[in-house]
Order: sequence, then structure tokens, then C-alpha cells
Amino acid sequence: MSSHRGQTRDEIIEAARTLFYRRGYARTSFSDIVNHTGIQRGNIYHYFRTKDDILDAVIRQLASEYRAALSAWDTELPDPKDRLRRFVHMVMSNRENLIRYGCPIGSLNTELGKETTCATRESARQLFDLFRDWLEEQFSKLTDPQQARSLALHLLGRTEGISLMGHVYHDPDYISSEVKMIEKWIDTL
Amino acid sequence: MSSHRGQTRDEIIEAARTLFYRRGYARTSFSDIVNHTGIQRGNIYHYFRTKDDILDAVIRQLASEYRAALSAWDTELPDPKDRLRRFVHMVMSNRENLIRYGCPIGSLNTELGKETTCATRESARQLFDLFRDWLEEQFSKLTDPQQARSLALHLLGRTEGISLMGHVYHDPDYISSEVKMIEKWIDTL
DNA sequence: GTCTATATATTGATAGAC
DNA sequence: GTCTATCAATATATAGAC
Repeated sequence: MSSHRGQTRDEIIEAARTLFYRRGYARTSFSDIVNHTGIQRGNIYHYFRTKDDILDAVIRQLASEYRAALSAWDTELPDPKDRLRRFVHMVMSNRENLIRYGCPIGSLNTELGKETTCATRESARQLFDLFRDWLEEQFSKLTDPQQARSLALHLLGRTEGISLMGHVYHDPDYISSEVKMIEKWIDTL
Repeated sequence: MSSHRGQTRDEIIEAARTLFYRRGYARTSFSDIVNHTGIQRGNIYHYFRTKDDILDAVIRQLASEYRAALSAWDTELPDPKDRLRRFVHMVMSNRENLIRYGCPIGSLNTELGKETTCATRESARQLFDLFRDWLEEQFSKLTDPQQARSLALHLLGRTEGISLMGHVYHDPDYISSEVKMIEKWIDTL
């Protein structure tokens, strides 16, 4: 178990995360990771048996970070509306990356959702689950709890659509105006 | 030029189109196309020099079909609102495929929008241009023409977000309810 | 734990007979 | 136009010295 911790392992995960995001999972090779880190090929296999195992570790780290962020928002912001605003603000503050590479969760699920892909598809979807459940919790405090799940999926779909079209057209102004529309909608809840 | 027409070429394009959609472009190999069509490897290269050339042909066919559909809607439906409704209805009637494989245009642009990818990225984006420009035309007849472009991008983003989340969660009911929301919005224009 | 060297399979692509 | 045979490059993955 001690061989599964440590700096080298973290470096591999960090590089893989960046490369999977920028180039996609299928198009990222071990050589890419080697070139990006300086870690030799054979050594990578000391920490991960397969490429899928690396992807799994990357997804786990993403999930961990997202959970921490949502937890922090819960602590900082008592008002559910402010929490929703904070979520939407994430799209704004992350505009540059979204425009360049799209949404990390959305593009990953798009790639892994295709045929022939492994068991990792489910864990990628669970990244969405994190936000869906958290959003549902906020909406349930603001409106009819029966509709909270639908509203959560609605907001997720809105932000994913914004990320995708903002990415396709490299258009920060589109993202800004769409985010403002959602903020006005949140005000009316 | 005569070697660039014919049934065999169309079979290759048709198979590639299906496979690129279901498995993604990068994960689709020449062997996949061979197995799916029965056409031998060497013969494929008689019609296309590279895999990118096949993708280019697939995108051209998609563009051609979409243009024909939009043109037909223009002929059948004089009312811009009815045209918008027809566009949204496409999401509903295509639900099954969207749930299984996502939006063909959205997922293709997501894959090709990543780094290291070729010149085909631009022609993939032009598939979105077709709908954006057509939607803009309809909106310009309904509201302030100055805002028609924004409304077109807004509607495209909405439908893409619906396709993505419907695909991720394999949820036809989500798609239905979201489409109904958009239809109500169109009524108010 | 880290490295070099290599195995094995698959990829996109060519050459040339028919 | 269609086929078989094959190339060269690259992919993931292993073996084993240090």
C-alpha cells in the first residue's frame, strides 16, 4: 500500500489529469505522460497497472477536489441562493479553460460515454452526481423539494450547454451573458 | 473524379458516419470499417487517402443532410415560431439516439476541439454554424434582430446541454420536460 | 523505486497482383 | 476497382538490471 502513495504517483496523476483534459483520454499516450513529467515509462507501471487505472485515479482526484469545494461553499455560504450563485460563478471564473478545452466533466463523459469504453464510464458520471446531488439539496430548500432534482438537472444542463457552445465558438461574451441570465433566474426563486 | 463517386464510397462514408458517432473518431479504426462493411482495407484507400479524409467526407454528408432538412422546414413552415418548434422537436424525436450516443454534432466537436487535432475541427464547427445561422434568421423575424444571434446561441446551448445530460443519465423524461420548457418559452416570443 | 530494453498488438498507410 | 500481403510507426504493457 505504501507504493501507492508518494510524490511520483501524484506527479503522474497531475500530468495525466492535465493531458486527459487538454487532449482527451484516448489521444493521450504514455509517451505524452513521460514527456510531460520526465518520469520513465517503466516507472509509471510501478504505480499503475494500466492506462485505465491512471484514469481512475484522475477521476478520484477530481471527485475529491469537487467534494472539497462543495463542502467549503456549504461552510462559507448559509444561503442556498448564494450557493447556487457560487456554482454559476464557477463557470465565469473558469471561462478561459472552458473556452479552450470545454468542461472537464462534460468532455470526459462525452468521450467515455461512447461505445467500446470500459468500466470507468460510471465513475465519470459520478462526477456529475456530486454536483447534481448538491444542487438538488440547495433547490429543495428554495422550492418544492419534489422538483429539486429536476431543477438541479436543469441547471447542470444549462451550464454544460454554455460550456460546450462557449468552447466551440471561443466566445467569452456568450458565456457572460448566459451566466447573467441564470443569475437573474436564481434571483426569482 | 469518377473514382470519387459510387456505391462503395458511399458505403464507406455511411459506415464511418455510424461508427464515428457511436465509438468516437479516434477509437474507430480502419479494421472497424472493414468489419462493418466487408470492404477490404486496400480498397478503402482507393477512395480516401487518409482517415481524416473519411472524416471530412462524413462531415460533408452531415452538412448536406442538415442543409436539406432546414431547407425543407423553410418550405413547409412559413411561421418562424413553427420553425423553431420544429427544431426543438428534432431533439424529442431523436431522443433514443441522443440518450445512447449524445448529440452527433456536439460530441464530434467535443472530440475534435481537443488539442493535437487536425484541420477538420473547423468544418465540424460549421455544422453548428448551419443551425446557428438558420435559428438566427428565425429569431430575427420574431424579435429585435440585434438579439437574434444571441438567442440562436442560447437555444443551441440549451439543446446541447439537454443532449449531454440526457445522454449521461440515460433519462428520456428529463429530455421531455426540458423540451417542453423550451416550447413554452417559444410561445412567449 | 527508478531505469533501460524489449515484447506484443494494433494503428494508419503502401505496393502491387489481378 | 478490388483484393492480398505487408510496411513503418505507435500503442500499451513486461522483464529485469540497478
